[in-house]
Amino acid sequence: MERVIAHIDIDYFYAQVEEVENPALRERPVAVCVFSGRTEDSGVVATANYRARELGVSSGMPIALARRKLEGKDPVMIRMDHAKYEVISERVMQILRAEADVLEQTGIDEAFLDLTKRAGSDYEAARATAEGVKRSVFDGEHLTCSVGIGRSKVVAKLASDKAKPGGIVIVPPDATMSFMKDLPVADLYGVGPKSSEALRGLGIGTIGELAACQLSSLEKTFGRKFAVYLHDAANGADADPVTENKGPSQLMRVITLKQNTTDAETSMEQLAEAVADLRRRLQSQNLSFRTVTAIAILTDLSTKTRSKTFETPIDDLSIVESDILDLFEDLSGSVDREFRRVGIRVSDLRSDQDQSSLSEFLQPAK
DNA sequence: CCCTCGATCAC
DNA sequence: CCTCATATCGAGGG
Repeated sequence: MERVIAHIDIDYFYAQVEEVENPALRERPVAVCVFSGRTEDSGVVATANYRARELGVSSGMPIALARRKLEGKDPVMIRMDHAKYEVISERVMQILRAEADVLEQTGIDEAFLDLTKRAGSDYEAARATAEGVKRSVFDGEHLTCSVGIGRSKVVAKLASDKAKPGGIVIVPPDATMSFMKDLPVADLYGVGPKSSEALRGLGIGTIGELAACQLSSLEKTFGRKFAVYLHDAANGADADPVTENKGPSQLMRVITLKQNTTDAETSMEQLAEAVADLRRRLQSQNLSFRTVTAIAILTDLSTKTRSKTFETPIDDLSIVESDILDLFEDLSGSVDREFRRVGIRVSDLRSDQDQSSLSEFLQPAK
């Protein structure tokens, strides 16, 4: 059965949320920023509205640079408020869930919807659904979004990209190749700077060229698994299903140090809040972990890690704080540069079943 | 098979 | 001037 997959992406999400909250911002360039706290303006832009984008501001740009570009343009630099966006995201996902056979959230502001059943594999019916989705998100949250529809996740995502901002792009199965063939390989999900460069080395610049390439000639450069993915993706034939989200398999927090250092104690002190936060998140989601990792991002922005795996799952992060200190000390001794940022990761997560209530369930108290 | 680590991607 | 979080892969060592 021909699948009908939609990808929904809320337009410039964080900045649009701020606009909805304060409509006067719509007339001005807005950049939602992650201030790292190192100096007044250190940090990056997370999202900018289109007015700011027209002036050259983009995601990931240093705040100081964005400020220069917006000088004299009545700019608004807003501190990112993740908790606020999370609440709104959840409400949007709730709205989307009602429109899909299966929903897979892939970011705070985007999701895949499998529409195969409700559209009966009919791409005209899918158009009606797409319009309905946009209307319900706008009616419910006053947010605009972009929708792409295609026969696979890769095609749907590509289509929503082309629909931005605020549009709908539908790619019926038989139009897949004509839609994709002239697009640069870098537009494909999963193909970043490194892979594009490697493909360019093979004389492959467009998705059409990639689609025409022998699988075997990709394997040498990319390994079996990624080669198969590239080949399928470029042919609009990736079979990856839309699946409901499962719980996370890792949680992490990274902070930027006030000053560069190699000192483990200093790192731990400044990580205290992050550790407490991770601890809360583990507790609230009822999760245990088996592996804890100390992360150091050095002054050259390279990453070094040291990890430790425990025999039995740990349900309280504070129990292993001394182990974390040890890991940072190990890192200190093994690097020749200072740390710029540090972080903690817990992985190999599992939800710890509440033993008491389980036994009560199996053997009710008399 | 398990563990560790770095790389890559993309949010 | 350079944030933060997640998933996945492959290599290398046991």
